[in-house]
Amino acid sequence: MDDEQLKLNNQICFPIYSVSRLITKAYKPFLEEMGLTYPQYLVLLVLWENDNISMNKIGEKLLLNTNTLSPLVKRMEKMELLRRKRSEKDERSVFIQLTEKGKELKNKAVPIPEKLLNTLLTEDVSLTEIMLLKDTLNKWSDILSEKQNDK
Amino acid sequence: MDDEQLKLNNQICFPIYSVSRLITKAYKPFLEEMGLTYPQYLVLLVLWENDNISMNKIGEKLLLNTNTLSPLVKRMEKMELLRRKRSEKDERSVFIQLTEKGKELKNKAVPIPEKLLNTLLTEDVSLTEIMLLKDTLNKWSDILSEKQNDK
DNA sequence: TAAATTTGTATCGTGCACGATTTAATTTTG
DNA sequence: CAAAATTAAATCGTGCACGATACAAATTTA
Repeated sequence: MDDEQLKLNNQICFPIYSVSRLITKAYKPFLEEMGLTYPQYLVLLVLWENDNISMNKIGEKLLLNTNTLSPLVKRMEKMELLRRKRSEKDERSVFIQLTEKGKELKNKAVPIPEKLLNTLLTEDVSLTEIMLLKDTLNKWSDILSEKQNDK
Repeated sequence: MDDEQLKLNNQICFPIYSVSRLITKAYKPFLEEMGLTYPQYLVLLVLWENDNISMNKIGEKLLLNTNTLSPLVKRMEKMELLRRKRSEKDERSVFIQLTEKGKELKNKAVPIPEKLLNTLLTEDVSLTEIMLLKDTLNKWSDILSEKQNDK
């Protein structure tokens, strides 16, 4: 049977899935110091860049639905990193504001991207390669998310 | 503050995480016909290539620990896709064997890789680019998993 | 060979992901 | 305007991921 394509090493899907988990794991020691999980860190990245935005917008940026985001953000509210406030203009919307604690955590986060970059950089992986991969994946992300929205 | 690096679009981690989820989602319609989840499909890929191997080996190939794999495989046993058998040589080991049903599912799976490839291929994404990405990620996977095992 | 260590698997608890459904507020339409 | 449709969140159920822990079988070591 012509099943070359079914071999694990020939799959495109599998290395993306693995590397995604491996990179999340590489973040873990840095995030643990801040008491954060990786998805929580992503939410903070969004808020540090753009405070006081709706659940909707956060989900749009992270490509997460509210059934993932809602409990995630509630846990972060319990950790006092942010506050949830229902909009007065449109009572359906909930806006998320960073607390002082949430804002201050940014200082601890500043060195993380460089630390992670150093984990990735080896004699076999150049900065050029990392940047190329980033651009390629960003393009793929755009294409795939658009395709899945249309349909 | 020098926080350019903390912006979502400058992160290397985020597009990998997103694309991984988007690709899993792209598989969904094909896998649903077979009643499989994506990780279950991965386990079958391993077994189709190499039947009757230990939990250990499966986890090694998929980079999954037993705390993920154990319940996953048990669900697949309930679906009658495979059988678990404790080794007689070494009673600690559990070997996994495909059932007829599990073996036959391979026929349904054969066209999937090509279907997925067609989902990815657009005027903006060439086969060359896909293959390049695959190779890069496989290299990264090797480097990262080795690094995390050492430490 | 008995004690200590290693190895292979399983279990527990927590936190995502995500399809499906629900609820309430707003907007559109007849 | 009232009914219908749309929109924003939340909730529910299932299935991963994974750190921590447990446990029994096998191997190593004293």
